[in-house]
Amino acid sequence: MRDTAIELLRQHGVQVTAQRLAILRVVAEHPHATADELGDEVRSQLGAISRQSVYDSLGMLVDKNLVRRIQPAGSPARYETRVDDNHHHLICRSCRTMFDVDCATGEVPCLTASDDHGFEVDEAEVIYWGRCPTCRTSALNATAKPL
Amino acid sequence: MRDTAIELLRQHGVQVTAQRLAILRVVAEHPHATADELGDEVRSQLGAISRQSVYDSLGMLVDKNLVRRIQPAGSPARYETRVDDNHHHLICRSCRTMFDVDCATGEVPCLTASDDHGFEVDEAEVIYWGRCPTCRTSALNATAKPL
DNA sequence: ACCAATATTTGACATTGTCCAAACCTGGTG
DNA sequence: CACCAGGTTTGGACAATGTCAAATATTGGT
Repeated sequence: MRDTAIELLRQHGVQVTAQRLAILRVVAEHPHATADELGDEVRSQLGAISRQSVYDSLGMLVDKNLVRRIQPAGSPARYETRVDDNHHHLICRSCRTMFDVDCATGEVPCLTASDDHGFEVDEAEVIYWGRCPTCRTSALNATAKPL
Repeated sequence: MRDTAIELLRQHGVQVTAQRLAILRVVAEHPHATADELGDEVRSQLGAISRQSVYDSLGMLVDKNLVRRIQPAGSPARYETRVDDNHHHLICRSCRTMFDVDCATGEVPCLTASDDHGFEVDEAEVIYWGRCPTCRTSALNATAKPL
């Protein structure tokens, strides 16, 4: 796994550094984590990494299509290693928990706009918004307000 | 139009203020504008409005479902008055221009997740990402870099 | 071991949005 | 019409997320 990560970076023509390997690893270990969470996790493993390096590494990985960035409304950007499989996301409006949802049609893009205005469309991003089981029940019990 | 806006606010049980009317008006006049752009526009019409009032008014209007908030990745939130018609958006990766796209199926939500994880899903948000005609041609001519 | 290119760090800064308390309006009542 | 309670607006500070730029350090090839 370590070796393949090194290979992966070499194949994409970028230098191999401890920071990049660590970021790649923690993104795989913690799907849907934010940049700050990933930085904290790397820090607990490596000892230190600058915030800028977290952003630089993630940016490079996203550019090379080794990592996918998701930016749901009202959340900082989140990252995952599931790439090129065209899956979607299901997010709770209350607690922002995020689940992967496989694409029903399986093609990329899995939907076509009814009128593409001359665009060259490369992705149809789908986010299902709702309320997770936990928040549904706690809302009923405690009359909690939506977020 | 002015009167109906006043009616609209009254019907929703909120006070009618110059700021709210102005925000409602400029959102209708400038679909897909950001909070700051809307604030500037109101300022040029009313003379002044605080940033906080722009956010408060927009927040209230979104809560009352009189205005819809869209938060695409890499952009500040944008607002529009087309509400409850379940349309989607087509956004250019280069210039962030946004177009409305009618929903192909017409139902709300217009898609169902393949596995809803027990969620109560109320919306399927769809964003088509691509490159608009202008950016496509200028990219060819000028070897412009993507954003 | 050395060197040029690339990465990382550090600190400042930009943008978007929120919190709070004081001043101000709105709309209902006497 | 004047008054008042409660909702609104304002101004200033602050928080979170992300970016820029210059100095330093590391990588990988020779």
